[in-house]
Amino acid sequence: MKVILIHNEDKPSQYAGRELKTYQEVRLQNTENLRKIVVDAAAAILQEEGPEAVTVRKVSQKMGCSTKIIYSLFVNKEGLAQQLYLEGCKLLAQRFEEVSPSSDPLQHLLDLGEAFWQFGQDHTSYYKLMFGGAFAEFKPDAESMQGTMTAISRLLILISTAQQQGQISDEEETGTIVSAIWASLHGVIHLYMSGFLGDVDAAHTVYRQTMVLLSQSLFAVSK
Amino acid sequence: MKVILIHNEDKPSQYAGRELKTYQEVRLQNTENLRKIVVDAAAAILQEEGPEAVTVRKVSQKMGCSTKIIYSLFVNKEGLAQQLYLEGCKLLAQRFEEVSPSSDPLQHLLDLGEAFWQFGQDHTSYYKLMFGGAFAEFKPDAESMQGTMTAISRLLILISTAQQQGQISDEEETGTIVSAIWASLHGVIHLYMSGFLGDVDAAHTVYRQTMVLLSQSLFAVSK
DNA sequence: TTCACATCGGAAACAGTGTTACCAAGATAC
DNA sequence: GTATCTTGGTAACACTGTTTCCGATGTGAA
Repeated sequence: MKVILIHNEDKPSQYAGRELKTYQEVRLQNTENLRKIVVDAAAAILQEEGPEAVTVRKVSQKMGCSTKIIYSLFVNKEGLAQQLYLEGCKLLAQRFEEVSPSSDPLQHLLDLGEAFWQFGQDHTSYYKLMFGGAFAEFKPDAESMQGTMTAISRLLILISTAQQQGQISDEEETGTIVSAIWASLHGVIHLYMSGFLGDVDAAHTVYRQTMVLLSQSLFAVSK
Repeated sequence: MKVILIHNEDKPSQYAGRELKTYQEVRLQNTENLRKIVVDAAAAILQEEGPEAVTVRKVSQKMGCSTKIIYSLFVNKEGLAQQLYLEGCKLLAQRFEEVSPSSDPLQHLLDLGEAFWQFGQDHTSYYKLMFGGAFAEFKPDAESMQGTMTAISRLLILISTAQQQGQISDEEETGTIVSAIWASLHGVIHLYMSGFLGDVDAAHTVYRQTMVLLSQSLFAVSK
């Protein structure tokens, strides 16, 4: 896929018609388009060849332009990585949305947990980029954290509701519990991806065991 | 620290005296000494400047020799990383050894968990090298897994004993439970080190919460 | 002791990486 | 139409892991 970059491709039509008028606005809009094209190209490489294959040269090569573009649009590689991170957040949120909420909050928790595992399996490259430290330099900024929180909001709501209804103790802060669940499940996925837990079946068993241990403890008060 | 490399430094004395006799044996012994010196130099850089500072050039520079040495002794950088991994295992095992076993297995579990957290805090560079994916290429081989198992053997023994004494359900395999605990605690540490859990106090709170959730569930049958 | 052989390690190069300086070409504004 | 200013491609820089080449050095036999 080669993309020919024409900065002012649709300038005439925009000048002719709508609300976009000033040069700055047009340039900004096209910059935004450009950013999207670059992110898409990077995302394609990420999914096809893995995180370590996402190099500035390779992305620009796929676009048919020089590396300068990426630095003009994203400051540095980390800036591009942040956009990919946000893309991953969308995919994760989408995966959570597909989980139909069970009337039983415990079952709902198990379903969300399983969805998180499946996300890791289906989008390994994204997972490694986001949480696996594939880009060692990458630290989530405010926007990234926002995207993360949006993605796992389903989990937050579930725990918060269960606390309000007395199914989970409200002695601990909701955020602390959510973080504990998230981190625990992440730990299994990360250790598996690092090669410490054997094959996928063994790892999945450990994962389910972790979910059971956590949920048993959380919902113990209701029994 | 400059190290002058003399391959046959102590050859005469060895020829004069003890059990080491053939050329091959002497060479092997000195190769072993050399390996140790290189690993020590790499470990020093690791602890002083972090995992990303451990480059082949830097290590050889610290030794005052060329990069060739490292490739002669360890095949490639990953080979050196494996040795550093085993060094980290020793430190971790040592940290676990310092935990005085409590008569209460639940307390013992909490103490071991806390020791694991402290290891991550005190030896952050080692932790990142071992479990943080600081060297993306690094996958544990058989020897590394052996070292890991030795390190966490205390945890294995604790769970196994508790199962035999009926304090923990023996429906699940011991290995699965140990992996679940290990992975969960690792997840909190890793997410914290990646910048997802805020400052150290917030992360430690999540860590303790995770330990409480897991241990509550594990020791629930005894109540 | 001397000479052929094997080994060992240092210098330099190779193929990558992220990043930046420079400069020509083009678009913008008057 | 011209002056200005932005834009992006080329080539370089400073790194990385790794390999190739070759001289020096140690080894074993005559």
